[in-house]
Amino acid sequence: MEDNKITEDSANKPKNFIREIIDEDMKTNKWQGKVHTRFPPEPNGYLHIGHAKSICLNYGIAKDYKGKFNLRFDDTNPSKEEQEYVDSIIEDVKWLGSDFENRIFFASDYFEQMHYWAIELIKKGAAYVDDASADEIRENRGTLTEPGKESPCRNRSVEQNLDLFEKMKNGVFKNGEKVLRAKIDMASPNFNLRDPIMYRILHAEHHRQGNKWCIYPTYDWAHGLEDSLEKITHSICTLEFENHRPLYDWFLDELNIHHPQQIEFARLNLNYTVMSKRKLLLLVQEKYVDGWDDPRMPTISAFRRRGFTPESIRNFAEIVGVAKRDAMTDIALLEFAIREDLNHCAQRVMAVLRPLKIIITNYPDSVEELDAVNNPEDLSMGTRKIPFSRELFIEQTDFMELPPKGYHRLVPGGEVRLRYAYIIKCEEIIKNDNGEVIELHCTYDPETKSGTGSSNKKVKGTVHWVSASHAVNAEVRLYDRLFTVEAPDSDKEKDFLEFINPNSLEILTGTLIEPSLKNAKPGDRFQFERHGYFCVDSKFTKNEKLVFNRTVTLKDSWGKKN
RNA sequence: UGCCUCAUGGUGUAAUUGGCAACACGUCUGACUCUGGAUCAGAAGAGUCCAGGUUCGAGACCUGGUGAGGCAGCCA
Repeated sequence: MEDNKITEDSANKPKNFIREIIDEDMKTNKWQGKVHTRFPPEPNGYLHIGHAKSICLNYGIAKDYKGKFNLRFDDTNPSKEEQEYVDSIIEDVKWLGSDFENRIFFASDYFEQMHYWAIELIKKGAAYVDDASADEIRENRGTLTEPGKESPCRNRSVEQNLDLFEKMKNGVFKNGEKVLRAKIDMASPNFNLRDPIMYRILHAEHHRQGNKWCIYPTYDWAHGLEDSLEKITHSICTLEFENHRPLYDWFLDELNIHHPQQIEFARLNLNYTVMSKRKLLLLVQEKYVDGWDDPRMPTISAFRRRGFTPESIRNFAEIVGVAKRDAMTDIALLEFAIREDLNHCAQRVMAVLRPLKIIITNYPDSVEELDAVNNPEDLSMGTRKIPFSRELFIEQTDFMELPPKGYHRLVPGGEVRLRYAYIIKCEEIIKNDNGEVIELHCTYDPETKSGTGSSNKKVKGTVHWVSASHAVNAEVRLYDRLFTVEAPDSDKEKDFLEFINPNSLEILTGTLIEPSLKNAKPGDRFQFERHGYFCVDSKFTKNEKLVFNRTVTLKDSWGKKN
């Protein structure tokens, strides 16, 4: 391996305290120039944006330091884990572009080795089988200020421990009857060192091991071993494991095996949503949302379905940075990341969400094909033709009979430009019996055709439209934040479910889109001009019915003021 | 109450051996514009939780407070 102290890639990335530690390790040659990270999810739910931050962090470091990145499932608890979650996690990590090559591992594949090591600790007199019940163990663990009490089983002979542990493994005992504990220090100020449990009896079927085992390693016992086995150099995890580090260190030192360096960082919190898997699962189970990938969820699969790009998520992960203090990140940062990306790559298109019919009274009964630019940010994306005719639809909100000051769209007697077409003038308003405007009669000025430069006429506003006889009907789903408050799960009295936003989903069925979108495919992303970015939904779209999800709105400096 | 960790504009992060607070988002102006978008130009906004100390000099170091988060699962 080359003598690459700090690679160019790593030097060009924004610094954070973890990269600084690694830079230092490279200088001191602590790991012989190697960097090996991993992402170790438990397959008990779908991945969310917080996991995405961790994935990007770990993969980004491995990539920049020319190291390796593993995906490893921490599947040590058969009662909560499922294959469906394994599959979704693999899909999400791949989608994010984090390349684990062929290194996809399972903690459960290490059970044999862990069991062997447990026996080694027993033989050293560093672990013992305890007969105490869960309640007894809890009672004897002590409190914040008092030390715990040692179990009567603590000083069993090695032979007896070996025998009992063997029986545990062979299914002689029922769930909870015995546990294997590390023999450390019942008086430690760190609870994790008060003889933590290494194995519990669980007569349960494991999603990959079947019924091979009836004892399962606890996370605390297993996790460090998994990292050690995979020769991980930097075990990056979240803050809540800080207190566990001395325990992992203890196991690794007792076993005298490869000892990764654990580094803890603050998990991502986003306002107006929740990030705990337990709460997300509840939202799914209780049908507050349509599933883990409901576009209102903060899961990776939901962002994907909603139209986010992997690039935007990666960019977001970089923007928010890495530190040790708890933080609440503003959702505006995420919205910025996706707008920035889509602005450059999404094709522009015209769609009328809430149609208002207009008739161009002086336009002939014919159809004209007009040129429209696909993306003004990227002219190489070309142009397309859009049909223009005598009967059109514009947005209801683009006409006001009694406009407020500063409104510069269509008003009675006023003029506005139809994008890529002509300037029209509102001549007559047609209302129904309820006094609602249902149709507008307008005239157009043939001299003002877009692109001809034949008119010097200026208007304040430009409005999008579709041709009535050519437009395609579509369903559009508008999403708002799932919760009405910034931190729904931090209220002392109220449950987070009480803060659910009743208007987080609005379904529009009468939307009319320009005909060029007729053959759009699930996953295709567009900018509906003047509205925002939309993506063809992959779940509800059928052959005869297009359904769009609004990914994010355009910034709106007018709407904000009014 | 014990242990661990953290504390910088509204939000998220910077400030390499102590040298006079930077960047991004957001907000607000203005310019431009056939998207009230994008782009461009600019502005406001913190004196770094508090109090001492070391130093010519502290956001960085020391001491003591205060505040926040985590830990008493056979969850991870």
